[in-house]
Amino acid sequence: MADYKELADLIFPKVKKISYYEEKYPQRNLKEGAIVTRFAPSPTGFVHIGGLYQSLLAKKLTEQTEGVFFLRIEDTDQKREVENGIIGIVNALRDFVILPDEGMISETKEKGNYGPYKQSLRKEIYQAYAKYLIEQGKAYPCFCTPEDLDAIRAKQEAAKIRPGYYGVWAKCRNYTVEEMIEKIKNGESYIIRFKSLGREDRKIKHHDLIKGNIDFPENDQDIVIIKADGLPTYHFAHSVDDHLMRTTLVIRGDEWLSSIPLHLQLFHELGFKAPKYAHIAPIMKNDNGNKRKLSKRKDAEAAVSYYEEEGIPAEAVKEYLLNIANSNFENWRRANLNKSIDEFELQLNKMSVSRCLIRYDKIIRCRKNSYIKNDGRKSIRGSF
RNA sequence: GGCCCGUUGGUCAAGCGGUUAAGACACCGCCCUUUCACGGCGGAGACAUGGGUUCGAUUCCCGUACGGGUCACCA
Repeated sequence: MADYKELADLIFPKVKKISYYEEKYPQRNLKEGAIVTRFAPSPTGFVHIGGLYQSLLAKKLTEQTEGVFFLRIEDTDQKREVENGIIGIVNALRDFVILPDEGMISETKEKGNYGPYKQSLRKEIYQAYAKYLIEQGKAYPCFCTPEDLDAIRAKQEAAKIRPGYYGVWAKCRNYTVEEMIEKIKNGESYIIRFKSLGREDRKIKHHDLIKGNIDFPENDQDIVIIKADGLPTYHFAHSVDDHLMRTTLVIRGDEWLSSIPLHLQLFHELGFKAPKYAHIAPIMKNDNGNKRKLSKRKDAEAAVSYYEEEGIPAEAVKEYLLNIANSNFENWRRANLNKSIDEFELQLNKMSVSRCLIRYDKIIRCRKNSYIKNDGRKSIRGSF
């Protein structure tokens, strides 16, 4: 009688035991309350103002608590990757003086003891953890083809029921270990799915540092954790990386909020302590009276490079961003005209839960302030 | 459609059970200034909506409307 161990060894014969990684990346020895957080972009194009916003918040929070801010490159989707994507990100952070303590420092180089900081270089680490899940029967190979998945979806839509790979629809989870092994030996292609024990009719509680308390139904989807190319999906990479890199706080856009049940479940089933989360409202743009997210394609001002081209100094952009983050920054600035923004204390619980519109006149105001701070109340003509 | 989030003046926003509902930018008027994306004074302008709970709701609860997010071998 074959068991999960045999299946796991067949799928990932060469990977290390997870204990190796647990020892290699020990708990960080930081002072009480120190925040470890990161900026984790995909190298898919120019750096978005929203990404800069996130890194600014992350950087300030780690400075305030004597923690660690690192840069991790999430390049698990080779299809979307662009050339020189990493260096663009590194340079943007350098231009805005939001310097990571660890992580990528060029297209190929990095610093820090918790690397590699580029996900495509961590393949065997993810596989080690996927193997660990398979050994416990918490993950399994799925042999469904894209066509099978389309067919399932079509049926679900026709029946007007919730789409996805779960419960009775997750047919590959019901194969016996022998059947799975046989299929693999026959050369059938497969991916690895997480086997969810969650139930949609039960609730989980989440306390978000920005959004507050939110209840969600449990996750019951058997999501893909390792794709056909052997790389992990975002969800799996997030749990493995933020655990091994000893992240204590995840700051990300609120479009991720709905995957909280999954992420919390993944951390739990892997035996990890989940980090705290702060889901920030993205910066919006007024488009004919409607609010919409700043788009990489349509809006020049979405790119951080735009501001320099317009003659707006990095310092002013940061002032504006801080203004959006904590509305009391405005009063602080007025009372402390000559101080550096480094001295302002950012508070996550003062961040707005709803989305705000980007305002050029306000950015310009910040430009003026940053000028005044440096040169006193003089004429600003010809300054820029 | 299911799940989740949001809605205070034009915009960004304080307030979170009893307030004349702050402030900032924009706007209007006046003053200052030979010019400035400067400064000063004043002005107009808001709690999406219907029900509760309460002595009293912008604040708490439920519904409605509107906006947004998410339901991929993308992140």
